[in-house]
Amino acid sequence: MTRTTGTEGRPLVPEELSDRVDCLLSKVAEAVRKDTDATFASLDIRGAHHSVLRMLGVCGPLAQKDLAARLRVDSSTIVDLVDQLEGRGLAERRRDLKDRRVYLVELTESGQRLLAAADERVGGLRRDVFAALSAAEYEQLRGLLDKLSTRWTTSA
Amino acid sequence: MTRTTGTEGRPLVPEELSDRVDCLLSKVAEAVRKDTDATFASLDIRGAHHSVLRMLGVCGPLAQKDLAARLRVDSSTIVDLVDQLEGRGLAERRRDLKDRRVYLVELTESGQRLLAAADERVGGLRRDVFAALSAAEYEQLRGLLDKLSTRWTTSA
DNA sequence: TATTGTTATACTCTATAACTATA
DNA sequence: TATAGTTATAGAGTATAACAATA
Repeated sequence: MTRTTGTEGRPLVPEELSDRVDCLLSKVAEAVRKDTDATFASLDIRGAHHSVLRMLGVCGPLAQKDLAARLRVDSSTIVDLVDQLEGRGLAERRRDLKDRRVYLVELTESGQRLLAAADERVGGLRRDVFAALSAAEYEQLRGLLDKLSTRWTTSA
Repeated sequence: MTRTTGTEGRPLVPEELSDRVDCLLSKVAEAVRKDTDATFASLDIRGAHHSVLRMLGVCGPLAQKDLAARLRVDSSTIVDLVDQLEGRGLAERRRDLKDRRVYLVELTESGQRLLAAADERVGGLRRDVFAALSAAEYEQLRGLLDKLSTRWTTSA
């Protein structure tokens, strides 16, 4: 006798929780994050690293505090990420001569090359991970999430 | 001289990463999860606990493995949640007489009452956390996430 | 004093591997 | 051998608090 496993109910979030959109949101977000990390994996970085590389590439040398504020993460989170990038020679810390408490972080040439390579894969995310959505639906999703996000947007 | 912090750029995800919808998705999902936990906090449970209570309330006594499969989480994740619910007298484990490897988990009367109280707060989530979205937009979001989720849906 | 960066800690979510009791 | 449950560990995300160096 085979016990019923309950696995046949296929939706990512079970019908019993269909009124809990937060569940659907977190399950989808987690799955997307993993696929995103997989997209960058052959470059030996994760999505979070690409975010840092991109920010440094666009906004030039930044203090870690600025980097954290711009990426909307805690300063302590940045330390590990920059450690990892620096360990691989993709970014460098150097003292700010005007304020020696500050470490300015900037991309190395190697980091700039990796950023360019990583940027090329972003299109793949749209194509593969979000393949189920048409262009219009994709923009709809972005718009809805953006609208929703105003609730937690820094007002200062 | 005041250093530029970069905090004035208010969107939850910075413009430099506007092509990374996965970032927006995970930031929003995390924020929603916290607000959801806050919604249930006065009942001294988190959203995850409500999910378990609901599943037990709707599907009756379940083996932990079934519970895990239905909630789409790992069996090891269930252990802690059931431990916590059992510790508060909201659920009980009892041996399955037909297969003594199995613990059947079921709600206590206290658990049923708490489930009812928690269910009443779900509407508040829709009203408060998703306040920025109209009814139509809310359903649109649900539909888009659902469409997207088919990518990771268990096909077996 | 206040700020930058660092470290340690903690708490969420997730899952894998190894162990036990049982089948 | 295979399965149910448990435990330990680990990796992703988040953040807070304390500390050294510097302003």
